[in-house]
Amino acid sequence: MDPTQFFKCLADDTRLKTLMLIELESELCVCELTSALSVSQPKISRHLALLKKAGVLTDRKHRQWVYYQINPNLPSWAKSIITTSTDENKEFLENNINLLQQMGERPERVKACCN
Amino acid sequence: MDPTQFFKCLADDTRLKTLMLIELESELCVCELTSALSVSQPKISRHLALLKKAGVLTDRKHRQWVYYQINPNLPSWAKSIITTSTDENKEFLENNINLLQQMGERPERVKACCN
DNA sequence: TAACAATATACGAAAAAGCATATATAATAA
DNA sequence: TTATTATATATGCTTTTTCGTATATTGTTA
Repeated sequence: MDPTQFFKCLADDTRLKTLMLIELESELCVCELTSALSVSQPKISRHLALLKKAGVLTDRKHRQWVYYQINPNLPSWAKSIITTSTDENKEFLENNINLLQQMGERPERVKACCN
Repeated sequence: MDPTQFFKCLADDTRLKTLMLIELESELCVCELTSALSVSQPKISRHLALLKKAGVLTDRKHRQWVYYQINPNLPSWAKSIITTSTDENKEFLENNINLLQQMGERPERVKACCN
């Protein structure tokens, strides 16, 4: 993981908040991110594709949803940067967490056992 | 310090290496960075001005040189991100550290007592 | 099968970032 | 004072990034 490329992934409001929300929630699907961030579906999809291509996120499909999570193989320094900035900037996400909680009809979480 | 703005500061090769080198050396002047990074003087100056404006670096002038250092008032999460990424990516800087050490006529370090 | 819902991708336009070159400023040396 | 060295800034150009809109794809439901 090239450090400059990694930081480019974090250097956009949509992408940074996406990563922080996923860090907090373990995983989120595209429609949940669309609600939490108040952005269009193609916009979030494009950013998710970029983060996946860079190796920062991985995805899994279940029924009609695609769930994204932090790549478990991310180098530990990169992982710890995401953790630190999330933990120490809660107010940065306050509004987005509210939007996520207010969202109706969130897809049921189906755990790994049922994939 | 806005998290997105902070990461934008790190999302460029010249700026990231500048910050890492300063982190390692405590402070560096413009001409040292020009040598270590093999970039033009206006280029490094522009990036330094940006980092200073964002509050990531501070400078002090002594004789004809301007020395830049990490802003001591940087929030601790931001400071720790610079530290972590520097410590865990030494190979990223290898070539630049060599260039710095090979540089002739580096200005004598004059400590705070003599400012 | 047809209609629908969730997600992904393509395309062109707009905005932002980065750069080289020329020039300005400020301190020092002659 | 003039010349020199270190650094900063302005300008115009090029490249990169971001985005809205339209459309494609895939799984689900009727």
